[in-house]
Amino acid sequence: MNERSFIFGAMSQPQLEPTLDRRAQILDAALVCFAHRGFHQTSMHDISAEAGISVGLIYRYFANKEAVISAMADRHKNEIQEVLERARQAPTLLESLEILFTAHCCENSPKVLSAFVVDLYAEASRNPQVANLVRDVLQTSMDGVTDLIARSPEGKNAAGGLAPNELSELIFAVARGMLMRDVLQPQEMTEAERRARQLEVTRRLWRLLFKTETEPAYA
Amino acid sequence: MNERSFIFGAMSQPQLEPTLDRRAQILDAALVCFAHRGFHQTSMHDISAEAGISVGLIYRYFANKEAVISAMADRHKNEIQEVLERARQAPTLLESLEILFTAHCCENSPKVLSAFVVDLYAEASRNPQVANLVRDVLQTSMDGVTDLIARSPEGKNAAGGLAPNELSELIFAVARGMLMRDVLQPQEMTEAERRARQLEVTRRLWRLLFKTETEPAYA
Amino acid sequence: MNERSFIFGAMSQPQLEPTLDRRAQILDAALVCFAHRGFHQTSMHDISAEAGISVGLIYRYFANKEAVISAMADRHKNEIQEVLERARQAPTLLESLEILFTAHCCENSPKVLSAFVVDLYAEASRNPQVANLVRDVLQTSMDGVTDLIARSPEGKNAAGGLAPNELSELIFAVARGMLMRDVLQPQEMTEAERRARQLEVTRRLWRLLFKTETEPAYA
Amino acid sequence: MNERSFIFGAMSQPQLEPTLDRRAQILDAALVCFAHRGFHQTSMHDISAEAGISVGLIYRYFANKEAVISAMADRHKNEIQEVLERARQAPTLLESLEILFTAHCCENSPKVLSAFVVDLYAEASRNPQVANLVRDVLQTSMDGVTDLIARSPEGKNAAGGLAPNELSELIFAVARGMLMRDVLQPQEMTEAERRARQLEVTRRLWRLLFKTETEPAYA
DNA sequence: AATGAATGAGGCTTCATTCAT
DNA sequence: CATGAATGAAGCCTCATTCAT
Repeated sequence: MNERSFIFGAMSQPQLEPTLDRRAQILDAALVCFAHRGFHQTSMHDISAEAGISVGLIYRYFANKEAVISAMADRHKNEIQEVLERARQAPTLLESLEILFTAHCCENSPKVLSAFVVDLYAEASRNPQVANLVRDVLQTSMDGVTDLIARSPEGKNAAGGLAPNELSELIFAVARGMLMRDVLQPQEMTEAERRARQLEVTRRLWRLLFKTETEPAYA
Repeated sequence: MNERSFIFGAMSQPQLEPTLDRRAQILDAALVCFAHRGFHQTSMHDISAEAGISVGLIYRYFANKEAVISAMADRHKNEIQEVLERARQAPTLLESLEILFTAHCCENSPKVLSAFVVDLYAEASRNPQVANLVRDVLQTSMDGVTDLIARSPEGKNAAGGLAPNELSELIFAVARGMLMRDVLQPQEMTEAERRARQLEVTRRLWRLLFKTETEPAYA
Repeated sequence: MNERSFIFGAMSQPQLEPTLDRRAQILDAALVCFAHRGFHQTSMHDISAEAGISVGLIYRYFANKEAVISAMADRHKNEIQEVLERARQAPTLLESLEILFTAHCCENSPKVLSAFVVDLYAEASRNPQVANLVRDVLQTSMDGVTDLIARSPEGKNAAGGLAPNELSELIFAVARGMLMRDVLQPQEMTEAERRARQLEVTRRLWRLLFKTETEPAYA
Repeated sequence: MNERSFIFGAMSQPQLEPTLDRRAQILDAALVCFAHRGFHQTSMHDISAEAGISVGLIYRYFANKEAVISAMADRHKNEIQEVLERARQAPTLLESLEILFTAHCCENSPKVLSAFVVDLYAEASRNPQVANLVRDVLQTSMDGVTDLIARSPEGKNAAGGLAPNELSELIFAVARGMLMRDVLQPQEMTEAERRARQLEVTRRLWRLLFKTETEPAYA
């Protein structure tokens, strides 16, 4: 009921865009809170304070707290798919893997935070809706990587005679396992250090899986 | 140490045990609740109801809810160490790994449940006390496995030229990653099915890490 | 179940005395707790711990917590009457007043503690039974002092032409007022300092009330 | 300071006041409850019911129950200072004392209730923060009365050769003592009766302290 | 006589959600 | 669109009291 809504009241586009912005703003704030405190210890007030808006406003964009969590899971899905897309466009398989393994610690705006992801899995274990979402992300990603492997030259002749989908499964298990370990790291660790460690493991894994003994290992 | 305990000396053990039993009973109930609902959505009433006792009684054995969580983490630590001990006594490295990878889904009394462990890591990301405990468990376990590998014949000549501690790190990453995936599985999956899948991954990993190309792979 | 009750178990007098001892023991403990924490912030457990007995045992001697408070009030009444008796036997009026004004801070075993008395009045304002008791103590005491004044030489010719009962009323008002102030004193103040201050006020009051201007003031 | 407050500038006061009103409303309700039941037997529900609001709302204005008690003590301080101010403006010393001695029983809106004040002292004996507040009120008030006495004609030549601060100390002791006695009075006593009794004691005290023998006592 | 484990009602506090403005 | 005051259910925890031993 302020002048803004009076002036632009009839126009459709400004109504849509701010809505998306607001949702994003709220989700950004929620992510920070969720990563710091976990889903169920984060209050709606925490989120509103972090977003710099009022509590009531959140309810204009989300039906309830549950919906915020679901939306977060959904957005996480999209972000994982963006990472996958970038991985897909990398020139070599190793570089693809590097992108996948460092996605959660090296983004400019870190929208994939390990503590959040671990919480997401914990939530998935009781919330079937979240479970479906996470399972879906995982399956899509694994299929994508399976495909990457199948297309890459190294993938044809992998160690242990493993098929691309088996390799993909292993790679994702390691990625999840590293992420899980990440939450144990002291906060003092810098982004650069986290990234370095992730890269090291990635290369070690790559060497293991795709550098057959007959070829000399340069890396 | 008064005459009563002298006279009823033989009954003194039941005097001591009930306290330990109660704690165990409460922790058993808490584990069920925590695995189903997560730490922070489990109410003290939930635990007391699951244990079949009153709420107040929990507070005779634990200072507060936080203390129940810590005690759970502590008990988890001991149970992991028992698993590690069993793994250490297995005749071959492969069997050791099988024990490690199936500990959480195949126990007679399932005290290590994947949902609980994921929640434990989530909690560790915000509760330094829990983080220390979990880190400690992890380090001890990894050191144990590093040792196992170093002693085993396969360990000397592992794939990728990886050192025992690097192999151990990879193995535990995969184990954590599989556990994390486990929470996404539908509840309908039987213990046997979970176990089968874990064993399959274990063998695949073992083959990959320890079956060098020069030897023919039978498994 | 100790040897004493075993040996004297059948004898009637030891059965009675321990009961009185127990009650006294419990009330002693209760006083300490009440003075430190107040009636309603003191738990039965606090009392039992201070008395070095079990919680259940208190209920063998007192119907409930309320009964402990009432018994405390009742014992307070008796102790005040003992103080009054001692005051009555003092050689001079001044010494009588000194006994009255220092009763709460100078006992060997301090059974009349200012914080407890203030709490007792607070309780009296809502518990009619306690109010009756306290009123009764007060009336008896004031009557006693009125009598003391009437008998003493100074009392005949008091300042302001006040009657003995009016003087007594004033004296008790001052005594209560000083006691009330006492609870504000820092804990660091020693018994000796408290006593000294009380004596100073007592003498000042005595001089005021009973030293008429025509006589020279020696004290 | 946003445009809204610019546009509705005239309505900004009602925005501020409600908060103050709420606090006052809650404190008013708390006073009634505290006077009836004491601090620690008054539940937050009692206060909310007395105030006609929900329990949760209290927590928007006070951090916790302790904060309500502290705020009550603080408001008491201010009210005592207002009483002192009125006493200071009275034409004679006797009238000043009458105001001081009847403040707690004769107000139109009785915000200084004897039971509450006794509870406040009881609380002060254990809560250092409250103790400081009460001590502060007392000291300020006593200093004010010392000053009043020093300025008044009667004060120069008081009975017993007492200095103004000694007289003030005595006066406040009596006032506290009378207040303490007040809680013993049956509820049936009317305000007028309480007032009459307080006035009688005040005059008696005044006559005693300030009517020297040489002058004829008219009052 | 004595213990202390056990109960469960009740108190304090938080927080998701609503709604008047 | 936006605020934040208001609600009340629910969670954590304490404690008076009971009772089997």
